[in-house]
Amino acid sequence: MPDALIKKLEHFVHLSSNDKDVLARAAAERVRKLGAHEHIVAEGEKPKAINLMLDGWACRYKHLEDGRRQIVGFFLPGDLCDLNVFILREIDHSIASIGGVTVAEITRHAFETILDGHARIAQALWWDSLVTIAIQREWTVNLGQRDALERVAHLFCEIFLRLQAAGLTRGKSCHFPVTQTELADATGMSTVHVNRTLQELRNMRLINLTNRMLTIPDLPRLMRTGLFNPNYLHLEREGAHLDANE
Amino acid sequence: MPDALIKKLEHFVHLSSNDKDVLARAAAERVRKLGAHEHIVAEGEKPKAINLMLDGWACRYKHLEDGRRQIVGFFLPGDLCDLNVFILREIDHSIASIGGVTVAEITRHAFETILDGHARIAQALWWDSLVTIAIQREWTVNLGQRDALERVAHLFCEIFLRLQAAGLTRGKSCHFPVTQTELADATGMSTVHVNRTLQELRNMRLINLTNRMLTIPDLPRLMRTGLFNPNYLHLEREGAHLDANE
DNA sequence: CGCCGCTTTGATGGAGATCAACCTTCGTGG
DNA sequence: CCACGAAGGTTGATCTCCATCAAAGCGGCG
Repeated sequence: MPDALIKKLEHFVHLSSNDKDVLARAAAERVRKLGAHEHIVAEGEKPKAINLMLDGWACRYKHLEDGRRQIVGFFLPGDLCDLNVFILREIDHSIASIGGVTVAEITRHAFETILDGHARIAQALWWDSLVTIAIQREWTVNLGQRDALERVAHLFCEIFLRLQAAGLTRGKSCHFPVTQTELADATGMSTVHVNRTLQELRNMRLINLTNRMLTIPDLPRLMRTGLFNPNYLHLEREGAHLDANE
Repeated sequence: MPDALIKKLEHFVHLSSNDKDVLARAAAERVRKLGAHEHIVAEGEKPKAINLMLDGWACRYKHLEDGRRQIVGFFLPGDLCDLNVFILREIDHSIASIGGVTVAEITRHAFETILDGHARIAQALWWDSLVTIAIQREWTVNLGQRDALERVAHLFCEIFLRLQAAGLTRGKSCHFPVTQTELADATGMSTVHVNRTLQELRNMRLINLTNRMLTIPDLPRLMRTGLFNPNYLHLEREGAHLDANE
């Protein structure tokens, strides 16, 4: 079931079949299905369990008091929400589904058991959270320095590569269920300008986006347009020295 | 020596005197002094040691290929750089001193010994890194949603509260060694507009900034101006149930 | 003194916000 | 089966915040 997670982690280190079993069992304990635009985690809550995305997309966001909203990250299948978060008394942001989603809840206890008993998984999960942090930094750069066209291009590159790492692309295409309003909240732009920027990207033959399906005919070119450097995703098997030998 | 770190961590949990000794010894092992604008960590390097800021400020930043620079965070005394980072093969950003700094290097081994042998310290350090991540998210919000005035106001609030938590403020004032150029790189604004925004904040009697000294006459009002909500700093002793009883 | 890093000021231009419609698609119920 | 409404997408006109360009103050220090 947690194929996307396993596939992603194997960009860091090869897991043993036992490792994979352990993850599969943890992800099967308690599975929830949610509709579109439901809260997975709400600001102010006490952390309860770790959520693993099995299917569908979600986003993490924060509201300002006057209603402005910033999406600060997307959760794709295989992504985990906030490993260590039990330490905090109160969550400072919200996580909501975008379309319908399937989520596995992993209890604190189950999670700690895995970390204690399976060093290779533990390392892989720490790697994953370091990458999550690096992504957050890159979003900061994206909003601070890139103009509209670069910003949207960069976001497409990031998401495509992350989906690819999780085995969720087909050739040059992938599912892309995000509305223009949500893109606006993620890029700090107005919906109107997101719309115009998408048109520009289409006119430049950099993307094809229709019916929630994204196609990137020439990824290297899109990467150049967005000044995208994939190093922060750390997908080059940086944990290879820890590989399971089977 | 690592008073700022200890003081900060005690906003989460009260440490025992033994805990404090352990931290003090780790921070005294290898101490480096650097001048202004020197690299503490450079992009592309292999992670070597964990750096603890003892004195002075630093910043984490990323460059785009065309030279644009975004500062994605400030390091203040008591701050640690990237706990778990040994897992990665290559650092994806740079860290540079702002003025002169004193830094303690903590080896991977020394660090892991502490984590294994001192659960309370380990929890406090995880808390600290969760807060660091929350700060990164808030920077994303800041750049995505707030206008120039709000953005600078928000940054001042954040830094003042972080310094206060580390015991580095005096009444309503604190040291503030950041140039307007660096403020521009941190807020994604031009230096010219930073300058004008500072003037506006001064005219509104919200700040007083001269000779690298910042005074905030009415912090609650500055917080309102910057739509600042301190919850993401998690300073409310959220680990009190783990306090040392002495 | 004279230079360098930093700050300040004025003038101009542009990227993107805002406002206000209108259109398309699709699910729902009469 | 079509009417209707809601959600998402598109377009045009206008405005504004902030970038950019250019130059001038201003300490501080070798």
